[in-house]
Amino acid sequence: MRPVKVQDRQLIEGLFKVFREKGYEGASLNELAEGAGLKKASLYHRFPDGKKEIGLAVLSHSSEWLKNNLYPVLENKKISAKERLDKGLDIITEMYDEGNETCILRALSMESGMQIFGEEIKAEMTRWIMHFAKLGLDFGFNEQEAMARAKEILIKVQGSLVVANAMSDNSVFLSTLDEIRTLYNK
Amino acid sequence: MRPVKVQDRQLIEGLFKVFREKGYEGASLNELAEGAGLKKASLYHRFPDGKKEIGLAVLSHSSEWLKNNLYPVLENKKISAKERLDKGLDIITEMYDEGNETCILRALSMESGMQIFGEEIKAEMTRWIMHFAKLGLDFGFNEQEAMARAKEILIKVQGSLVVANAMSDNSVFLSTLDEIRTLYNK
DNA sequence: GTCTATAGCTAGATAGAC
DNA sequence: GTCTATCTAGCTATAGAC
Repeated sequence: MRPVKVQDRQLIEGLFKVFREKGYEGASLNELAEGAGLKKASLYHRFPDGKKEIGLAVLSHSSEWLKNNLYPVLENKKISAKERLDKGLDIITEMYDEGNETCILRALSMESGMQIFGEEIKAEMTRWIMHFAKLGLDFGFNEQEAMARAKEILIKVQGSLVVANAMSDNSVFLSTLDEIRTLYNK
Repeated sequence: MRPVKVQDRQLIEGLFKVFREKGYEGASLNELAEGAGLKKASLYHRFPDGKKEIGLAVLSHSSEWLKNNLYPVLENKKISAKERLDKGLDIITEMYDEGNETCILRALSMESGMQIFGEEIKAEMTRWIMHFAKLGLDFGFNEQEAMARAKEILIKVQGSLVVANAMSDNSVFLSTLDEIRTLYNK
């Protein structure tokens, strides 16, 4: 057994970047291998089921990241709801490199990607909404209002990323997040 | 010269549907040909430059459609600004089949698509924003406010489509459009 | 203008040496 | 565990008959 050339974490982060940038169909195994710092055949050793398994691993990694980095901040009862929202939006801002990067869920959510990852993508969006809805309750909204506002945040983040990416103008993303903050200051 | 088997309009609409559903990389020429009702080689007769040219034709067709169907409604000075907004949102609702379909601009806007269609996609979003911004002026907003609200509409349409498509729940789209209407009723 | 047939290539995926 | 070399299938694109 040779020593691993690229550690799991570094490996998955390289793969993540390729999928996020190119989408599922757009990312070739050679590009994925290059992004990972390995040869194609070595990727198959790490992920015997190939491209699908790599995609699932990347989504799973993203899910873990949100679970460990974003969601806990939204639930940290030591600080006020407003502070939790602010810190959460800070993390989201950094996560998408201030609107210059796109979202992996969207990158993998065209037709063929949806057939493979549909459940995972839906589940992650559901979790995202539920966590923001819980935060909404702490803002004093009733359940219905909290859900509506949580969905609105996801919609605005995704929509502003679409527009910012397409127009190469990340100010669209930044000002949208600022506007979300303002909405919760009333 | 044989008679054309499929008229231009029908042809382009078949191609449009395939690109919208599968994305640029995800749509193969065989699938495009099937969607168009022609064989692959016949597609090359109509579009000598191949896939790129087909994509550009599809985008151009979409652009024409908006120019003829959505934008005039937003500018129809015979009816009130509020009525124009309502009718415009009705058209948008139908255009995306109540949130069950995705947007061609988004479908073609991943990495490889952006390299080919980046200018066209950006230009169409800019036109969209400008038309809604002009409508905003008629609502009595100043230029800055009108621009901000126009961008917000595009962001909400795109974002709610992303979420509705990914979660297979078009109510997200419908309620977002309803919310836009409400915002302009104050 | 449309078609069948096929070229030329690159995709995803494997075999087997080290 | 990683690599080079290779397989097969599918891709974009073209040639040429009708």
